[in-house]
Amino acid sequence: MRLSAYPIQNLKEVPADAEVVSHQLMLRAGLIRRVAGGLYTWLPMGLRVLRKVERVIREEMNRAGALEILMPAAQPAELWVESGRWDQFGPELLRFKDRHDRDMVIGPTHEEVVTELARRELRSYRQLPVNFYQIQTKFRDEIRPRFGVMRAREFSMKDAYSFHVDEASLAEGYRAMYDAYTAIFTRLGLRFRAVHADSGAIGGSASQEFHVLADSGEDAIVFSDGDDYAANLELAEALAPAAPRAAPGEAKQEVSTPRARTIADVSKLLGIEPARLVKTLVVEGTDGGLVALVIRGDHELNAMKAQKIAGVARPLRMADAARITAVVGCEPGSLGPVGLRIPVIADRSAAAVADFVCGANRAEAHLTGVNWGRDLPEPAIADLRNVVDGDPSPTGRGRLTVTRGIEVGHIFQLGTKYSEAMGATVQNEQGVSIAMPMGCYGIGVTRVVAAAIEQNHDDKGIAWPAPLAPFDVVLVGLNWDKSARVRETAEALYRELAAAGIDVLLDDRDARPGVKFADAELTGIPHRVVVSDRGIESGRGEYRHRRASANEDFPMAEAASFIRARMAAS
RNA sequence: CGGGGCAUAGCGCAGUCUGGUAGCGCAUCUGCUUUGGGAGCAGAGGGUCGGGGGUUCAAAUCCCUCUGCCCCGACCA
Repeated sequence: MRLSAYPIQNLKEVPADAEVVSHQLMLRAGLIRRVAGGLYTWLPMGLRVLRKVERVIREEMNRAGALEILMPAAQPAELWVESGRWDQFGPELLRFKDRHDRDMVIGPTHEEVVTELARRELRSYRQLPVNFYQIQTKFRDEIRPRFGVMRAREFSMKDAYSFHVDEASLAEGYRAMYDAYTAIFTRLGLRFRAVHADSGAIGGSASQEFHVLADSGEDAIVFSDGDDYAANLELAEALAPAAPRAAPGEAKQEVSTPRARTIADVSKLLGIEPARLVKTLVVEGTDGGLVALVIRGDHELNAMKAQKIAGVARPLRMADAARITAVVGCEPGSLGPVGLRIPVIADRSAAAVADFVCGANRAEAHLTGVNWGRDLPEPAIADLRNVVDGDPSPTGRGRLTVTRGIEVGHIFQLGTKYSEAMGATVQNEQGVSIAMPMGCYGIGVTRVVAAAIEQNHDDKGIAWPAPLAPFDVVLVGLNWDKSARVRETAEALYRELAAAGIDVLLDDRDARPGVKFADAELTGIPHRVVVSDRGIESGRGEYRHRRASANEDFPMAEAASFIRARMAAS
């Protein structure tokens, strides 16, 4: 491609409404343009990147034996009624009526359609296992689209669905997808981790998320330095405290704590570290009552874990202050487990503290020297908290680290939820009709592009991993309009590289060198070659990798082989 | 959907408090000069000041209302 014939301009200034770097750089480097909230047009430069991601995904999916199909974005509501999701899905599902007044949806995902395909086409276990995938546009009417393409309403996703005769085959298919995903993100040159995830309401036995590691990531992920334990924060557990609780050493005592409501206030006032404090969170229960959850002062409640506990309302709802005052008789800031008349569930580490400090259930007062079993009944014990850096791994080997990630892939063992609801059955070897266990496997294709930028940029712009770059090489001709030698040399090299199958961008604009260099860096093309009068006179070309800080020169006569060698080396 | 902020040229912003016929930088167009790190000079084009309503002799500016966008909280690739 020639830049002189390319109409999209790079932006010198950062658009005001873009918050995260990937969004800013995608706008500045002309990869995307916003059409409306959460809706984007992909410009030529951006689309090239998207296509490169897709190509790697296709190759690895095909290698894993998956079969590519293409399902419609618009889907009839009947399928969603059949699966039960017409009612389960919230406003995120975009619904509309066609001209015949039939209910329709724009697919946020394709379990229904693919299961409908499977029940028509698959009759015998001999046709199994099978994995259908597509790369297609999804629509989710997100409450708050943000971060550009990272959380858009319309986005491109690779979704795959596998069908099996039994759970063992499903586990095998799942494993194959795990391997395929690992190959895909490795080939794309991204630093990533697979972590165990909550399989949530969808059910099924296993689920893992693939995260691109980036400090700006929205998700917290946890891994161990002692083995390969890795999970997202929602699911991650720490090893339960093993040592028996210390014997009570102090007498229970009420102390005045005026104006101290938060853990930090109380800790500072009493000179006691937050780990010896206990905080009491009151949530709504399933029977319309309230439940008290007790965790250590230095820990945070994990909503996903809490709402799994019998008697706790799902989804988790914090009781409002008025309700707490009515039932307990004090403000939320003064709550403590002593003398509470609602069920008390303590986190494992909160239950392991002796001589702790807690609210007195009276305004401006706390209790010190409190001990489970002596001053109040032993609590029910559960895992209620988020793990923190340094917690022991649940496997007993190593310590946990919490880090940030961007979720770009998710693999699931779905089980028979959809195949049962929709009657997708086959006859097994015994001639018995069984609902097919299913797996589903997604990659956010457009999100991969944004995540790659989050992970690979500097103050000058994007620094694409080679497999994602829109072009492999940018040829920068200096003094283009004046120097016939530069034009001839650059054009010849351009044709030679293009003929060799290299994606090469020719900067043949009549622009000053600074402009061309700045644009090359912003766009993030890995290899840059400068053609100038100065170089031509000495028979040398000038080369620089996007991540390098110095130039390198090479004999112009061997330009093509030199560039190919540099490409192979990076 | 709750809380906060913003809306003025393609982009970034000033002007709004204190009403008086719309401005700066970048980008664009023309000419000349310049050409190894986002050039200089001279000139030019480009605006229903987000929409609607109101107050006023007069509204970007004051009032009401609607819409859109961004940020912070519950969903997900």
